Amino acid sequence: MKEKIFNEKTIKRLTQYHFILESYEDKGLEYISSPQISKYLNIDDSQVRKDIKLLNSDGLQKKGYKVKELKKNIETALSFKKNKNAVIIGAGNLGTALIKYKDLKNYGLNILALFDNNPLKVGMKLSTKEIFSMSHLAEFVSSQKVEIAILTVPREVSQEVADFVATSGIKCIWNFTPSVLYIEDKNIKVLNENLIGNFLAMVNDRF
Amino acid sequence: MKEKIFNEKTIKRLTQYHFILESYEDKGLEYISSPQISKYLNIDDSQVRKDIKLLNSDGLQKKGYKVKELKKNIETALSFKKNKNAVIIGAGNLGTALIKYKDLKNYGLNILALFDNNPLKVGMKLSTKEIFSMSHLAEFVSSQKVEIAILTVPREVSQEVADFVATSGIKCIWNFTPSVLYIEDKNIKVLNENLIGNFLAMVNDRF
DNA sequence: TAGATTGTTAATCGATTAACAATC
DNA sequence: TAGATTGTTAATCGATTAACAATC
Repeated sequence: MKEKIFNEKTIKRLTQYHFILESYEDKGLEYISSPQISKYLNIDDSQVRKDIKLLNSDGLQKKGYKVKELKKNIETALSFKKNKNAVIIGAGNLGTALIKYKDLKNYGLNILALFDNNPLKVGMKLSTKEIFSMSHLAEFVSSQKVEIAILTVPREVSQEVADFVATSGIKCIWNFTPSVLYIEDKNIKVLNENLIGNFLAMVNDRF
Repeated sequence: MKEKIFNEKTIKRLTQYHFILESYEDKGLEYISSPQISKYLNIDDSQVRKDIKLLNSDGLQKKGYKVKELKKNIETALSFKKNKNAVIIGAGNLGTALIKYKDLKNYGLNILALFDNNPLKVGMKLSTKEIFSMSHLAEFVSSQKVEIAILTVPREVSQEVADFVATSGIKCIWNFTPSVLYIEDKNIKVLNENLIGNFLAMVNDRF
């Protein structure tokens, strides 16, 4: 249970190496080199070798790294296989999309249910996952050992809903609304997914 | 048309300042200070002042910045109001969610249509937006002046689809699939939205 | 061998934070 | 005034890149 903790940037890069390795595996390639990986991500090849060394993976001179082995090492290091239980707060379009987004499951995100305050939605099922009333959240979190709340409510109510969610016993809040949440309790980790900022950064030098 | 170009990190922060300003406006507050903004984002308050100075916004001693004015200045600097035409490639769950995600429109993303190769989907409409066959992409891109392709296809085909999309005249590809795209044409900007990496970075020190 | 690659240290670069005078 | 804040420069920190010996 005492795994090595990597810094955030390293984790994000390792995840992308894993994506690349998956495509190499699909193509039936046995080896991959650090310059090859670095070209996908526009980073230096020495960065790639450093990151990989953190996993205690070894490469082979002239060949590079074994695709299957490196892929497995990343999976172990980032514990893809360890299930992390989550619920979605807000059964709108985005919540509905995420519940059906099977790729997340492969990386350890185990979404158990949705929560919504709309009485017309409560009791319905979305691809085997039930929609519950918000009033049952705390009970569900403790009985099902839920650690992550994925927030997909309208922007206007995101802070208010987050304040409520923060009292439920959750460990992390993954915020998909265009807002920056402020949570008093510093034991709760907040990830403000800034899709709009990423988008604006992409287009800023093009328009 | 010759706007100042900000670096990517600055743009992402300014976008989040805008989110915070929106909530201040909702609450009817007239002023906001740099330490207040910095607490939302766990950054230094001098960073906030520097970013704001880039916009040529001025603050007031003892009070901070005028909420409405600063908000407007960010909007102008990042050209939220300038429409950027886009299409979604892949009319699955995520594509469907994004087409209905109205917040994006407020920040200048103007999604015109969806494209999919499934004959059962082609011709259908999703909230006023038509689903076209992929074979019509290049024609649509040039006639409608589309500059952004949002990729929401299955991971297995993402590179192959991206290669095809790259020939259509598009300027940017916003990749939502768990893959890292490699596009030869360096005039095309690729944004690999790394949701899974962000998620793994959030939970890594908690599990 | 020649050439390509790893592993690793040193150098550089850029981003963030600290500090503080000026101001109201 | 005292206290809070801006604006800005200098210092620090950390991340990235350069360089190269060792290796196959």
